[in-house]
Parts: sequence; C-alpha cells; structure tokens
Amino acid sequence: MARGELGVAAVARRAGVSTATVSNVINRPEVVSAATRSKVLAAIKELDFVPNRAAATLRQGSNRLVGLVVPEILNPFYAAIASSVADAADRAGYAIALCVSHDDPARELRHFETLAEQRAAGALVVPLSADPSRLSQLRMVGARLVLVDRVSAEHEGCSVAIDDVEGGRIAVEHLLAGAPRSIALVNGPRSIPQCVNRRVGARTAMAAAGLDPDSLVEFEVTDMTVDEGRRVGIEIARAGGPRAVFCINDQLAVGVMRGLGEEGVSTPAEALVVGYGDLDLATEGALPLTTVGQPKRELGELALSRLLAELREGDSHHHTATMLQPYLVVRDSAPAAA
Amino acid sequence: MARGELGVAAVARRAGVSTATVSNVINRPEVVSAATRSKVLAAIKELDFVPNRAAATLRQGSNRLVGLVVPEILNPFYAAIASSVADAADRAGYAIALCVSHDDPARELRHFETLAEQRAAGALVVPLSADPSRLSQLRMVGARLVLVDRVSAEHEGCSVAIDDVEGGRIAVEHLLAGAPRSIALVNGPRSIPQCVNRRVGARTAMAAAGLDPDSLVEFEVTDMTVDEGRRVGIEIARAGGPRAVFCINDQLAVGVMRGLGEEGVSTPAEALVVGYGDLDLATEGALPLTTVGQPKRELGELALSRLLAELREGDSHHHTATMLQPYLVVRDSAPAAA
DNA sequence: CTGTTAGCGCGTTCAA
DNA sequence: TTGAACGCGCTAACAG
Repeated sequence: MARGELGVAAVARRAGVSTATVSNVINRPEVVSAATRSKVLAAIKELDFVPNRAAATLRQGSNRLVGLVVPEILNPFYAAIASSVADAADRAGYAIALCVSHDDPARELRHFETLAEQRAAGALVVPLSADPSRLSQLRMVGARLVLVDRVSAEHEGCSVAIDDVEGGRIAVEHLLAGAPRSIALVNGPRSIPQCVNRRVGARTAMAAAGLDPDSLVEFEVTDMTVDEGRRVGIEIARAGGPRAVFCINDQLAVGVMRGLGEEGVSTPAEALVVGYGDLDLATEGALPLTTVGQPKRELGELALSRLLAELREGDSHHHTATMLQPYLVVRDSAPAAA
Repeated sequence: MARGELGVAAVARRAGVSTATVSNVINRPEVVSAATRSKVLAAIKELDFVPNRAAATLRQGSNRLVGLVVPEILNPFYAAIASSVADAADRAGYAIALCVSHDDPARELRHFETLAEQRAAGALVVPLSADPSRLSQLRMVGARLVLVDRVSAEHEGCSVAIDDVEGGRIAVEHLLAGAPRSIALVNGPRSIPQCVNRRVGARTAMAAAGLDPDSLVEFEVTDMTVDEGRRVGIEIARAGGPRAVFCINDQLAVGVMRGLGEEGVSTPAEALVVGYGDLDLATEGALPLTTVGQPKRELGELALSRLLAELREGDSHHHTATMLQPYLVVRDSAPAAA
C-alpha cells in the first residue's frame, strides 16, 4: 500500500468476495472455483495489488528467504556458488539474502542476527570457522542450516562439500603418469583446510604409485598468488628441481609456469604443471592450464535443494553429508600421457 | 516466535517496562534513560529475544532491505559491484537481496515483483534493457531505484555509471603515444552500449590526434572471448595489419596477444595491445596486460549511498546522474611511451 | 522519559 | 466452497 495501499480487503471488496478467498487465490489457487478465481485475479490486476509478504511472514513465522553467507563474493569460486544458488532459489520462489562475511567473524555473526530478524527460512553458509556454536542464533528462530564447502562433525544439519583429498590425489596421479623423476607440491598455509586436504591426496597418490610420500618436494607459500608462484617456479628451475609440479591453486600454477619459463624451462616439454580450481583464467583459455575442476554449480544447487528438502520435510528430515567429486581438466600444461 | 517466541511483550514484562520502551531501546536507544535501557538489554539477553523484522516491516511499510538486480554474478564486474554494495549495505544496517536476471527479462520482472512483495526499501539495478516502464512495479510500493552502469533519460531517479567513451578515448590515446602506423579496434556487437561508447571514445582520440577516425581498422566479433580474440590476432598478424590494437575487453586482448604471438608477432616489441576492464587475469599478473580500469568499488558504494540518501531525504531529494571516470592501467603489453 | 492503545495486512480458524 | 473474526509482533501517536 505505501501509496494508499489497501491489501486483500480492497481486492476482496472489489471482487465481491471475502479476504479469505483472496488469500486462497494467491496461495492455494486450486482450492478456489475457476469463476471466483478469475474474478479475484481481475481485481488484483485492476488495483495493482501487491501482496505484502511481511504480513504473511509475521503470520507464518518464516519468510520465503534464504541467506547465503560466504566469506567473499569476488572469489570466483563463491561467485559460482552464488550464481547456482540464485538460479535454484529463483525456481523455488525463494529470495536470497547475500551476506559477505569478508573474513570478519563479527560481521558473520551480525549476518546471522539479521537473517534471524528477517525470519529467514534457512541459510546456506560457508562458515569462517568450523565452530558451530556461532550458528545457534539462527537455529533459535527455527531457521534451517546447510553447511557449504565445509564439514563439521558437530554440525546438526546437512552439509555439502567437495572432496579435496580426491582432488589432490587425481592431480598427482596425472603427473605420475608422465613418469617424472620427482614431483613438487606448491602449497599454501597449513591453516587452510583445503591446503591440508589436497596435500593428503597428493601423498596418497604417491603411496599408491609405490613411492615414498615424503619424497614429494614441498614448497609452502603464504600468499597463494601468481607472484609467489613465479618465485617458486624460478627457484625450482634454478635448483634443477622436479619437472612435475602440483600447485594448490591456479594462481600459483600460472606463476610457476611463468617462473619456469623465465628460467628457460618450457611447459610442457620440460616440465608439467597442474593447478587447482579451474578459474576463468584457465577456462577462458587465457592459459592452457591442466587443473582440477570443481563441481561448483552442483555444490550450490545441491545445497539449496537439501535446505528446501529440510524445510519441506520438517522434523522427519534426516540430515546428509554429501561429498562431491572433483575432476581433472586436461590441457597443455600437463597433457595426457602418451 | 517459532520456538515459543514471545516478542517485545515478554521482554517488557521481564524488564518491568512497557512494550513501547522496549521498542525504543531497540530503535532509538538515545531516547531511553541509561538505567531502563540496561534493564531492557539484560532482559533481551536473558530471553534470547530476536526482534521480528517482519512485524516492523508490516508496521512501517518498508523493510531494511535493498535489492541488487544484476544480469549475472559470475561476471567479475558485477561481482565487484556486489561486493562493494554488500559492504556498504552492511555498514548501513541493510540486508541485500541478490537478484540475478541471467539475461532473462521475465526473470528480471519476477525479481521486481518479489522485491515489491518484500517491501524492499529500494533497489540498485543494472537493467537488461533501458526500458524504464518495467520498473514501475517497484515504484508502486514506494521503493526507490538507482540505475547502475546504465543511464536512461527517462529514468526518474538517480543513476551511477562509468564513462565508457572516456575509457575508449584514453585507451587509444595511450596507443597513439607509441606513434604506430595505424590502429585496430577489436569490438563486440554494436547492440551492446559499452561497445558503441568505447568505440566513440576511440574515434574521439583519433580525431584529437589529427587522424581520420575512419582510419581506425575495425574488427567486429560476436563473442567477446579469448578464442575470438586469438582468431583476430592471427588475422591481423598475417595481413600485416596494425601493430597497435585496442580490444573492447580483456578476454579479446588476451586472445589477440596470443594470436599475434602464434604468428611470430611479439608484444610489446612488435605490437601494442590494450584491453578493457582490468579483469583478475590481468590484475593477478597472469598476463601483463595494459588495460582500462574501472572504479567498480566506487560504483557500487556510490549507488548505494545515493539510494540511502534518497531514502533519508524523501521527497526533498533531488536525483543525480553520476559518471565515474575510468583510468589507464599500464602494464607490459603497451608500456608508457619512452 | 515512559505507558497505553490501536492498528499495519495477512492467514487461519470455525461456521455456514 | 466461502465468509467473519481474531491475532501474529511491532511501532506511531499521544497521554501522562
């Protein structure tokens, strides 16, 4: 109304029916006779009636709104999740509240509060820390939660993640197929779970090939950037180090390729490089980087569908922890073994 | 309240005050004496009271929620806008509803309806078409609108955009400083306003240098991708075409560099290339691409601040159309003239 | 500074 | 299948 708004009452009057009937036409059209229905719809159109969802929310205790809480939206990985979640939410008639925690736990907490105040039906969250106690505020108002890209034994609810161990494994498995003298791992800080897990996978692949996991030549960088990668690439080249390099992300891989190249070690002729993440810079062909792809779209879609299922099923719902499988994207930097 | 919820009344009882006082503590703390305030805050904490914004919205006619309607969130340009808008909204205590129209006008329209039903206070929209009539639904419920990255003479409201003409101009101006024999423009479809505007700027720069704008050697591609750019790069190289190339976006520029390179034309020694957009693939150093940078963060922040100003000022607000200036980011693909 | 009261618009009874 | 009436939780207006 806001502009002389009148609500269902006005529509009811106009259509010569009761407010309950108008409500039914909007929410359960199948329960209203075709004749009344079209009368009501006509009245709605004539009056430019816009249902007030706040009233419905107040009445029903929950809004058709789901929160999407991510650490960062500039990161293409999260952007991809947001994109698929937005699509799926759209189809289901839910609005999505974008919450960017920006690596700030306080901000994340404020977002939970806001979602609770809005009586969001639920939230998909990529939590900053796996500490589940922070999520209690949301549960308090009956919101359902799905953990995305993280798993937590303590989390009471569904979770959907991508198997980083497997990703590390297939990356190194692929490199080993080239029968290199030795293999390097360019890793990020151990404080990042992904780095830990991908490394575990890498070592698993070594062991599976009958090699000593400790023979993996490890480099650890603080910033997982192209520049750091380049530095490591130069170092590897000068030291005559491994000619097969698994980088924990694509930025590092790009840098390593450049660093190697600057020292006269060409890819893939003299060195193989595998990245991780399948960023646009790889996808769009900026660089022919062999990398580990992640089912980002499925991740988002599945997360939302788990949430909706929980909403639908209520207490009869039983939680699931899903692990999606990454896949190898073979390009020139590490071609398939002959 | 969803879990035996009781609302302000319960808090009021617990604190021994009236509901109005509780409301004041929440919304205008400065109007309540320190003593009562702390009593109320204590009660709120003890009861784990979570204000129900739906009720407030119902009462006030508008939610502290702004819609962000973008064509696509995977596009890093829009992701950057989303990021800055999210930050700014956060600071202002607004939630943001992410609406991805995905190049589908019907979906865009549904988003407007949803925002209207949620009684969003306003929306920042990057419209699919400049047709302003589609926005009426939102206005109908009193929502304020700010147009982002588009201008429309017919739009009743503020707008914030980036000056693409100027961007095209500085790009070609920079190339001209290298005193090339001639200049190529690799453009996208004329149906895209950005392509038209950047071209205008390019021609302006030609004219300003005393050259015939028609001497600009133009290539037009349908898909503005790396692959298409590569195709054009090869074509330019083989034809012995211009050795200074302005590409309408960074993907094309990357492709052109590659295509030229494949034909033995090296950058920047034998050819200069300038892109547009300053995508991550450039920023992160994947490729040392000289390009036109855009103040994306400012764009988002300013858009939201215009919206908030309009909300604050009400009818005394007067609309503004702001044009932000792009800037040249000089890297190796077209270094500064000696 | 604080209390009282009257709806905001809708979904849901319950009866007809 | 439809109608009448109630109240969800909150805030604006006014009274004290």
